[in-house]
Amino acid sequence: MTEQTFRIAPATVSEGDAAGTGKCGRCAYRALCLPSGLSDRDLSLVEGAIGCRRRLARGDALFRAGQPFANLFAIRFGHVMTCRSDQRGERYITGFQMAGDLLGMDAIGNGEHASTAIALEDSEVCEMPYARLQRLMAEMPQLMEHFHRTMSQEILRDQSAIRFLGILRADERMAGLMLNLSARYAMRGFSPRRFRLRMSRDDMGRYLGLKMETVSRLLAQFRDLGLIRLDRRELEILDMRGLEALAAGARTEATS
Amino acid sequence: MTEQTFRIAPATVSEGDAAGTGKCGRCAYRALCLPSGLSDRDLSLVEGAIGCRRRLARGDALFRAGQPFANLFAIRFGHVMTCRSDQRGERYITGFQMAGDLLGMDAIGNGEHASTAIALEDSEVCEMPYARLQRLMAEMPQLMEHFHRTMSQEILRDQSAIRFLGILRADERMAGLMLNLSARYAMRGFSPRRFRLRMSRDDMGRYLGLKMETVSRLLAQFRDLGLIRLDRRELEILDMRGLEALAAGARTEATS
DNA sequence: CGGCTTATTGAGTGCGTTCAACCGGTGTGG
DNA sequence: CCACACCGGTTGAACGCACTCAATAAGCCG
Repeated sequence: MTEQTFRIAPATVSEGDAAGTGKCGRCAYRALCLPSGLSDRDLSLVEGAIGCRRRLARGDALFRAGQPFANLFAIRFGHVMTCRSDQRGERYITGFQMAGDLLGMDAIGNGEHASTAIALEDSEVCEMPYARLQRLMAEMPQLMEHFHRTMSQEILRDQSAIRFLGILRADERMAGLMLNLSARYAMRGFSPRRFRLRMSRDDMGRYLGLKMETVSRLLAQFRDLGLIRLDRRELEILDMRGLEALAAGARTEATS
Repeated sequence: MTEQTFRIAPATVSEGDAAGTGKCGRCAYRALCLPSGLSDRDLSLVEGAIGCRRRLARGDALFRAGQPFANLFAIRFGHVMTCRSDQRGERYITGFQMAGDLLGMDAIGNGEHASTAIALEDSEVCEMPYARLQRLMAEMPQLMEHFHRTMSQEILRDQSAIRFLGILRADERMAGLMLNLSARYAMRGFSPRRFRLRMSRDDMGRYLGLKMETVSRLLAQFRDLGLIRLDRRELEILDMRGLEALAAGARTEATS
């Protein structure tokens, strides 16, 4: 999850915009869901295939592991996380999603959702019936190609997570997460230096393969090193270079 | 990578069979690459889209990270592993592939291969030009659907790896790998109890997020517990239940 | 044979965990 | 209104798992 190379126009949009308009053609995150250079006719075809929008309150489940798969979802605004539990009931988090991100692709393979998607705050999603999407893709090769790319990028993201967990130290993982979120906010036109952590320390830990206590200690350490300022969940990155150096493997003497 | 739920007919094939025939219709691993219930006409269309076959000697690279993406590959026989390196040059292995497995899907997103595929022994693959495949999918919804499922399963596999690395102890990961290989050989009609480990201890370590020394110690421990018999790379599983118990979290007193 | 790669085993260290106490904000009921 | 509990988070002390460093062994190939 280190890099996320969606090429979205660096729009400076407020959260309200994306939700309000109702048509894909005007959606700020169109570049994520749809291929570029779609004709007006194709665009309206796609709009016709999109189902209803769904609002989620904080804590609501968009779908749960084991439920039959029918729809893909695109986040219009808000934040969602996807998590899974193994046999023992041990929970782990496979990703944090924000506006423009797609959800549900891991369910196509077996026809049922493998993970549970929980809203981290009040959010809204586009519901896209997969069957309809499929029919559309057969007619619109561009759309099919775009969809394949999106799935492939999901694979890349998961493989990056494997690197995270497999070979990085705890502080490198933590720095990597901060930078990942920062970059994704930047791509969406928000500040890469100041943002709110929507997830709990425990959620971060379950994502990074660390215990909550370790997450807390690392954040305190980053604060003491002057890398970040942190008030509850409000984060400000003070030394981006320093964080990058840390994520790249520099030891504690990393002030760049 | 715990579960791998390809539903392949439990054919009892020798390795020679798959390679010899030359037509998809007769390939023992057809159920992996192609949707079931394809008409003869569709089948020959698919066969026409498949490019040449390529032989790999042990150690050869099928493709390397950074190379432009053009083809997907299906393994006809042999074993391949996919690995990546991060900025520092730290290598990690994202998967071990065997006959019937598909390679290259992580390259669709960015148009270039993200990982390097190395043959672990002399192998042969089908080269499938992605562009042709795409055109075919537009005409054959079944094929498209099958392809989506395959990609989705790759996502599931990677997410299982995240669990592996994120929340499992070293011995649980090791046991999980043994069982994963075992199950995959069983699906292909080979013995689930006796098989050859095609990869080095170091490769296993880079896959499991462990050091080679740890892998070696764990294998010795499994041997001493009577779970396996091991002669160089020849593995025999003596106590499947015990291994499963270990993978499920039982502590050392796991003899089931 | 010597030189190489791959694997095994030992001893000691350190990172992240575990267990536990404590803190601060928020909500709730008396 | 305060007392209380509760949840999320912080911090401390000690433990243990997997790593590091290092020596040795076992195949393999020239």
